[in-house]
Amino acid sequence: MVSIKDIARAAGVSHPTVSRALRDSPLVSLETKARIQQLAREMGYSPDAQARSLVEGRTKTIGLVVTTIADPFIAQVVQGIETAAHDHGYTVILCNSNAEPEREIGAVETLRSKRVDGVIVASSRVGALYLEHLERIGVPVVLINNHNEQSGRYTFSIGVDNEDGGRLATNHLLELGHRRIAYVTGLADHSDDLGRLAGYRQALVAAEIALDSALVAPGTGRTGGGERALPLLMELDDPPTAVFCYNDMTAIGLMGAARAAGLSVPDDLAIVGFDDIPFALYVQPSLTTIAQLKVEMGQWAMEMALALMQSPDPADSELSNIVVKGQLVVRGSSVAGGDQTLETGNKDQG
Amino acid sequence: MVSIKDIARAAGVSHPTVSRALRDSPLVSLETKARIQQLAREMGYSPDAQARSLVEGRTKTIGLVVTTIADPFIAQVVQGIETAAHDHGYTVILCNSNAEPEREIGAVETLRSKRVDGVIVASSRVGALYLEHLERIGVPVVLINNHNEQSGRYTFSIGVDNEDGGRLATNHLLELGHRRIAYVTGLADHSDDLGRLAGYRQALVAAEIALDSALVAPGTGRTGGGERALPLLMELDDPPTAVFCYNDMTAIGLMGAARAAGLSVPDDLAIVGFDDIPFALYVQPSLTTIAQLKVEMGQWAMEMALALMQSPDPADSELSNIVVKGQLVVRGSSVAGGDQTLETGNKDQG
DNA sequence: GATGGTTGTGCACACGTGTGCACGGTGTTC
DNA sequence: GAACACCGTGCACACGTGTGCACAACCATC
Repeated sequence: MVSIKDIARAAGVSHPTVSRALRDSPLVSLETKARIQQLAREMGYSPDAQARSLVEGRTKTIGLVVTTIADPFIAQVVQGIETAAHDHGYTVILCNSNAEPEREIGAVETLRSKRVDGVIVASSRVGALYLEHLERIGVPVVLINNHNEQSGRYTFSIGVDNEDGGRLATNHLLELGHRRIAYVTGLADHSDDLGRLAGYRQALVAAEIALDSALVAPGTGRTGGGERALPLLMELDDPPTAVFCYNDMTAIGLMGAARAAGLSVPDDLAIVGFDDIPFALYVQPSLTTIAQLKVEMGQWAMEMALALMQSPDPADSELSNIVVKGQLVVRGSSVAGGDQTLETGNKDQG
Repeated sequence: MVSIKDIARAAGVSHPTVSRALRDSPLVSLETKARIQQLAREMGYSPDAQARSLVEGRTKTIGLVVTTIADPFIAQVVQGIETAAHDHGYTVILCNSNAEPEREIGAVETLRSKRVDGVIVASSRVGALYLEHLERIGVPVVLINNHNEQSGRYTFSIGVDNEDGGRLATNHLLELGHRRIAYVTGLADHSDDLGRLAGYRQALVAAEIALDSALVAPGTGRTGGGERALPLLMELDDPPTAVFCYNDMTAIGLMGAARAAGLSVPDDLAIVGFDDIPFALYVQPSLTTIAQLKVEMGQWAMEMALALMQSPDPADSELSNIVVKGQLVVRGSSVAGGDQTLETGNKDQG
């Protein structure tokens, strides 16, 4: 690989002159500058980002930790992050944690070694221990959909208003006349899940409906969780007529199981999801859900990280925890006939 | 950030001694080694991968270029790549090209600057010009699903057998008795698309059915392409009774449009996709498709890249172009009743 | 023609890590 | 007691790039 020293030798100058010429410094005469730039092009020179980072003290790289890139919600957020990063000349290092603690910690250690300028975490669950490790990197960390009270010196967050979304979804079902409304959770102990569950309960309490813990079924945040939840709920003495699910994947799994069980959606069972993943439109009936601005949230997270990276002391920044409201999108899984047309039929999604 | 020099100062030794101690060199006495390692732990030392790469001449990093991470097929391949990379101590740099030539070339230049040890491309379309740029990086490049004849000195490929898959899909429809079978393409000029189209034609010719170019409708590889293709096909004088689609996304878009148009699938129109993305199971009716080993293909691509990176001259390697056969998965979109049960109901997909 | 300013270039060092080689210290051997 | 081997450590340099400072060459000015 050709270095500035090679160019210097070829041009009969010293390597600092080449360095300055390529950075278009006014200290170099126009003619030598032109000669060196021409030579660099001919020799196929490409600056070594490693070496440059070493002296400049920053890598223009951000680390991205996700549980799995195969989750369509996360994939869209990542799309937004990568786009914003690219627009600002930043490169993204991808780590998936598979929600395994050792891998999470390993990812953090890797990113620290790579000297990333910032970290964005779109992980399902950020434990206190993990957070402690994250703080050790010493660069700003932006958590997506991980509202934690113990916001540290370097950790900040951006995410959807889960309680509000939970209320929106549950109120929608209440307005349709449902009284037995179930909730299928995501993975245990996840702050998103707790928030949505809280919103669900608040809406029920506000409607003066007694809470029934039997109506809260455990899920996984993936389709299988919804499939396994269906029998648990329908075998109750007083089964629900509507279900609010932690996310769309869960809702889609539940819907498939309901169809297999001979239940009609929404007549026998109304279903509401959360996220509005691209495929929510393409299941039959299409899925009522709480829409999140996924790509935008990724972009905002990146821009937040950029701002924090520029600030000399991120802790002083006015940026801290950004909360975005979700929006109810009514489709056929809750209201019969709600999906007669493909609403976004002329758009190319995901 | 603490360096080996800081540790050297604290331990009262020179920095080379610290370097050797941390690498567990036998040249350092056991006691000083223990003392230095203890000190490094206390001071929170993390080796600078940049500096190490500079002297070692490799970064243990691979570049990954995708058109968009929001495509579920690509997302699963990436999942496999990241897993295999992690298992071998490699880090992944993610670039999405959005299928825009300037961004593709920009990505290549970035990866070259970052001195990646290898590149994997899961891009929809690799033009000759782009390939030339890829060669300039001077490290092995593995193309996924991009069979190109002009395999260069550093470029290799792995992908599904498109012609075979196209024949499988079309033969399946022929065996069901269909005679008017359409094909909806992906993006123009993509080798995958051409291969699948070729397989489709071969199967028709073998069945002694005349080719009708009106039955080949243009798509985009995304849902919108399938939606727009439906009216083009159904408004023909002699419309098709079955459609084979470039990929599942296209098929799902087409199916949604068919439902909106009041057509029954598979009775009025049988549909076959390609890829077997996780959601193929969850559309209604579930989608008959040609399954690809997505995660495995990502893993194989990474292992291929690793092998090529070790070989002193990749051009001499026996590895060149790996072709994997796809598998026909029959579901409800082609055979009525084919989706009465969720086949993988106990698995967590996607 | 000596002084001062301007312009272009090179020297030296820095960033953090790794390694060949030389050197000082200790112990063994004849 | 001298010669030798061996072990542990430090010096010096390397990787590729960037920058403060010194210096040489040139021109303008008095």
